[in-house]
Amino acid sequence: MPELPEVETVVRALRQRLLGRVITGVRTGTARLRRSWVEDWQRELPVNRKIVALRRRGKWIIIELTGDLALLIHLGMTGRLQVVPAVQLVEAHTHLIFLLKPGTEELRFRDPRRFGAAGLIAGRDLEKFWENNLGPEPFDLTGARLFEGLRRTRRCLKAALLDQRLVAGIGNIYADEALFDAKLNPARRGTSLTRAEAAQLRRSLVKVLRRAIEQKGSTIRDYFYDETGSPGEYQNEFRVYQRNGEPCPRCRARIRQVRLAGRATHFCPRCQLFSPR
DNA sequence: GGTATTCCCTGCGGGC
DNA sequence: TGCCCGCAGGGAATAC
Repeated sequence: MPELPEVETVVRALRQRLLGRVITGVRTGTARLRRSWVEDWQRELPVNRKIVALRRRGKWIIIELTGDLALLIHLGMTGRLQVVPAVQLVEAHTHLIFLLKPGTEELRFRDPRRFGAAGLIAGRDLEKFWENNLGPEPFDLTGARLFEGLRRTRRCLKAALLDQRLVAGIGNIYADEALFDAKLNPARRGTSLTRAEAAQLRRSLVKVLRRAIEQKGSTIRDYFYDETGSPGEYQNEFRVYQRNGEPCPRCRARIRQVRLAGRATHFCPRCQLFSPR
């Protein structure tokens, strides 16, 4: 569930607490993350590397270390990355614990559903990794590029937006919210969009994501809390997501929920009219 | 090669 | 009260 705004929120908070500190060791939990390409963390993570940068790319968190090494973390659906006192009880489903100096704190990665990922990569290989796995950031995406990407696929808009190679960082919530904002039906084929509609979709993506970042992301059930343990606020501004049966905030028609691309999809059947060319 | 579907995984809520 | 079942979803694997 953590999508671009939630990951950005985590990175901003962690940056203040991690920059300049040194990772002096690592401990692992018993259950393996399903998507981790590191076999033996104790052996593969060199100790005493300083954290020199923290940033986000799509839904990935990048912790850059001295010596051209980066720690990559994906929160999956229930992943949580927190700096806590070393004496604090280690919760169940904690997969990785990084020991930090100076101080007596640890960076812990917990992920009950294990949809997350963690690994190490040489800094010089990062760009190749992004090229193979991710499209542009929504804020760098142009309407023209989105149009070109969509016109090449017969998939519906919902499925296309969830494809991280088309645009990075979008998940189920923000795909629904952006399509509503752009007045586009999620079931429409990518090939059916006009240039103007693609440009509007890009503007809506940026608008929705910027606002969600301002609100420190969305917290549904207890899937996401920021690094300090506080929930996001954007769920209070959802216009269609999880509002099945409620009146559309634009036209008062009832919001509908269908299943598209294997995901619950929410839209207004009146103002997101299915109207391909 | 492109697209659709299934599966992984755990906690929660609803129904009985 | 306690048990069972369905649902949630990111991305890889599999099927078509």
